[in-house]
Amino acid sequence: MATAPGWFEAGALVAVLTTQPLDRTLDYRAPEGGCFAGAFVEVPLGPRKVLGVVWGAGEGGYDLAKVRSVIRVLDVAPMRDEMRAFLMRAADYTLTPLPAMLRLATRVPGMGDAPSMRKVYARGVGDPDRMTDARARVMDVLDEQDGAVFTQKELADLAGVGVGVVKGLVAQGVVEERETPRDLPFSRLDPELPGVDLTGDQAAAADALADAVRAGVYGTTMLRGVTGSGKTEVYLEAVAACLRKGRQALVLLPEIALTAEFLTRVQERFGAMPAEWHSGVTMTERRRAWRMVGQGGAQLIVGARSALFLPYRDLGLIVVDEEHDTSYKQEDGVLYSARDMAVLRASIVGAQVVLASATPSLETWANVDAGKYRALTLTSRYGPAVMPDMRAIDMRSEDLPGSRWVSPTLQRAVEARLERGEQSLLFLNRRGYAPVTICRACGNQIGCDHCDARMVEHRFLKRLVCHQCGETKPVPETCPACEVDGKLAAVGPGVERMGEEAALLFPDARVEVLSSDMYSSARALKARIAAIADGDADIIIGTQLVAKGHNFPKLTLVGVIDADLGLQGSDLRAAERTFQLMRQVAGRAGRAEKPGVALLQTFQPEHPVIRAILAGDEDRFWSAEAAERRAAGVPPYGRMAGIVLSAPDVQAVFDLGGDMARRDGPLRRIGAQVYGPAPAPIARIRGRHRVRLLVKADKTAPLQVALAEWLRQFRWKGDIRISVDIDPQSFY
DNA sequence: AGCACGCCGACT
DNA sequence: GTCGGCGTGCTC
Repeated sequence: MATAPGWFEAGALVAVLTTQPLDRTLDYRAPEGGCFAGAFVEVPLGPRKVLGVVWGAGEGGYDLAKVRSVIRVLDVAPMRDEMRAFLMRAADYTLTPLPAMLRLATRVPGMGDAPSMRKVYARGVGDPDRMTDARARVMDVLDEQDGAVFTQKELADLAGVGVGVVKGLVAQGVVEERETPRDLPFSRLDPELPGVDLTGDQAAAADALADAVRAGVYGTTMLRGVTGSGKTEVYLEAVAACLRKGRQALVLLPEIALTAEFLTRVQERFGAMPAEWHSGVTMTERRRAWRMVGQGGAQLIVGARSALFLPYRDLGLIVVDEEHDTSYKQEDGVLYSARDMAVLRASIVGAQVVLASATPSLETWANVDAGKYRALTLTSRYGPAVMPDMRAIDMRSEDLPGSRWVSPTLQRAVEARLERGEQSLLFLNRRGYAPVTICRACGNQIGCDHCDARMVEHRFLKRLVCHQCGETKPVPETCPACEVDGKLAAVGPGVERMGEEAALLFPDARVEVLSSDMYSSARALKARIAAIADGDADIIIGTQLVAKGHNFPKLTLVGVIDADLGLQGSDLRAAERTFQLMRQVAGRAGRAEKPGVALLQTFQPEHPVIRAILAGDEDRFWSAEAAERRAAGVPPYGRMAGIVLSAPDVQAVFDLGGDMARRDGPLRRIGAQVYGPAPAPIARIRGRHRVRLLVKADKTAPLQVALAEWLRQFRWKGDIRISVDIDPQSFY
């Protein structure tokens, strides 16, 4: 009898990849009823039951008497070949064990649940025996949305009655009770609804993206446009083209706080809400989203980077919004760049990628230069507003006491806005009250007990907080080192302290500090931001939070308290990040009809990055930056990997690190060099000492293969952990 | 990842 | 004697 390819009869040997950290597949017998390759299964492993995927035919070579049977096939769509290829390529690229990759792809609650039903309610037959007010309201709701189904609670809430009323109507058959699958498809999005009118270059860009999506092949496009140039409207037309073609679209956003605003735009454009996937989504919605993505019941997914690992049925478009954002780089667990993984996944399924940003990353620029990505640029802004006038305040010639940070020049500018009833933003990328607490008696700086980081005073929380590990402790009265009383002083500015200074300088103004740690939830923060944008504050003091896409129409002045912050240190990407952040913050000003001004307080106005920001000359900045990186042979013109060894024992990590640096044969063979071991940027986190090695290679060198061979030489035992970061974001 | 097996120090 | 420390190794 002919069998379908990839089909295994009951009892046949199959290889199963589990989510357990084993470096190979294990053989099992196919269960009663057989199974397909790709099936998600539950298998016995020792005394436990674990999740796995049927990876292919069994490999044999293991005592057949010991081979156990697959327990059951889970009730979810099997993994597609395309997904499997993606996981394997991603694992190879990031040097991550395949099971860890599989875990990313199966992080969903209720994976093993049986197909369960739930009760929904709709209009039944006949009328209630006695009509009451409450009953009438229920009937109204049902009549208004003819054919719609509700849960009992939804129906009761919509009618403004208790569930008892609904139950009564169900008993009479007036409201009908039905069983439906628990996970319902998401509402259909309608790409034929009219979009907003696009201006000339917006329309041209939208058409170009839509054409590419229609072609149904892989391609990546950089979509560049300053804040307010209509990037979102443009890429939503690419989404529309994708939906018309019947394929799924994914929009990645760097921060959950941005999703609410984006969802509203989707609702306006397509008449319904998309599926959401990020850490703020409830368990049941996650489960529904995962399943519906796999079954095709979700057309558009809006989410965080982990949405790349959903089991799409037919993915046609991935938009990476604010593609330069550093939060796209996963920095714990599996280390991957969502931007690069988006391109990888799209190239495997024949999908389009749109990398949207006002300030694209140098990697993306380099790929455009190399002809790998296409570039589309939006030049116009909505309405009469233009990029703000940007000027430096030379802090060397400002008369300012050491404990103050708002220069007289900036103060006058804010006062002028207050008189005109306009808003000002004072930007400082430092959370908390003061970054350092120092003892004026002995000079001791209060550090974290578990990390080599200084603790930041948060007066709002009335505690010292370690920004590395989150450890907190009360602000002590007495210096823990010299035990002298009352000599501890808060040094340096944080946003909370800026709030105090602003309240002092501008006693009649409404001052608002916007920092993520001052709000209990993303929702509360979001609501507050909306109120402030509406005019509920005169002076906004904020961290980089405000640089990310929020709209403040009444804002006409941005004062950057410390434009030099971020230029210090030897981080190669500092210039790039500072340039992007300053441009984004400046972009907050003058979005409505009022032109904006951005004032940058700096001690080094002649610094090339500061000058490029002021001149607004992006191209010059990028070509200068590119030339420097090319000369240094660093990304994106060279390849790098960071290897971090960590253990509670310092000696152990340095010993292993030294050994690794000496035995670098496999790396030398590809012309790569090893630097280190050196203490990692944070030398101790949560009591673990960290040592870092850096590997630098040519752009074309087979880095991963050589790294894998190099690492295989070493056996580390005990509590030593090792992590490999390909294309690290920050390297010192 | 768990969990068992196993080989050395301080207790009833 | 034996309880238990966690290093080492296996799981189809």
